[in-house]
Amino acid sequence: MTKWLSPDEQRSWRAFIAAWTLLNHQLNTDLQIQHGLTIADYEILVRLSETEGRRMRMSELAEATLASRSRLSHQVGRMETAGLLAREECTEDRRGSFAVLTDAGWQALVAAAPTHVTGVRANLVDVLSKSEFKALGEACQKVAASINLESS
Amino acid sequence: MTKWLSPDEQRSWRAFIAAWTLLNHQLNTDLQIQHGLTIADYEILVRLSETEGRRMRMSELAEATLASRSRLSHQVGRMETAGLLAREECTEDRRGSFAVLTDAGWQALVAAAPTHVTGVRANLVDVLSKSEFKALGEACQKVAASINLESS
DNA sequence: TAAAATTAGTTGAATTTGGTACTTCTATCT
DNA sequence: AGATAGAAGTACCAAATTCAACTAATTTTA
Repeated sequence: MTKWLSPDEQRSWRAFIAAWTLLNHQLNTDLQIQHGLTIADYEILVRLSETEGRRMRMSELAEATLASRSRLSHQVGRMETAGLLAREECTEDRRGSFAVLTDAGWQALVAAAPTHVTGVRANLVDVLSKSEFKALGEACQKVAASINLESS
Repeated sequence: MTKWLSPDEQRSWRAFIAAWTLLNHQLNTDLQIQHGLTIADYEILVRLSETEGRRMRMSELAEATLASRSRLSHQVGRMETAGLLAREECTEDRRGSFAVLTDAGWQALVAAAPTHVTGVRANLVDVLSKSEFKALGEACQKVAASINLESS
């Protein structure tokens, strides 16, 4: 027998959906309008910028950004066309390839980062008290970790 | 000058993204495999089922599900083709139209609801303590409310 | 009341995404 | 070594989403 959600649980669940959807949409349009980037683009730029040599294997990058391999492949292709990224083949494992940040990609990230971070603060971090935000983060870590465990 | 995110804030923010992305993906594939529905389908069925006469104006429905008008229009079109919904014209405002739940749509919802709710419990509600989940909900309500205010 | 502005909703083309099959290379097993 | 299984990526195709333009009805305003 299914145990249904109580009205309170229902409300919390819908709030979660709404918060994510609205926030994502907001941040995305900010980036899009001001810098011509999507959030997906931005996250890839960020991940690459954090690594040694500003490069990552495709599958690492897919995992880091929670994207399917297929999607990442398309995405990197587009960003390559846009000049933000380059592909490099991997010599140790000749099946593999790297996505590498170009100078233009780095510039784009540097330009876009303030917009993005400001948006995250204005619409998420600063809307909550320190402890509320911390609680949100901890709950989300549990949820994400639990789903990850399950699927492995 | 941009105030960057601290490592802790960064972690919380990424956890939020991860939790939502993984959860959504999980719930979506469950529904898809077991009932041939997407989450978007499901949410529309739910919203309609909650109203008097199981019908809603397109724009109400778009707002409730946080979808663009265009997207909703396509979506309803697909669901109409699938027999889950019907469109009815609105006599008070002849520009408008209603999306109405069909019997088949209702049946589909009844069949899918246990799958969905079980998934939400297993991957979200039951992973957290009561107070953690409550805190998550409240934080999200604040965030969603704040973004909604801004845009009006 | 005629014209202009707004609102509801749809449409079609272009973009993005997701699933799966495939190619190529690496690792394992006997 | 040869055969087989598995992994990395891409390519292709179908489905979903966005964007902009459009129709039609309503509301505003002058």
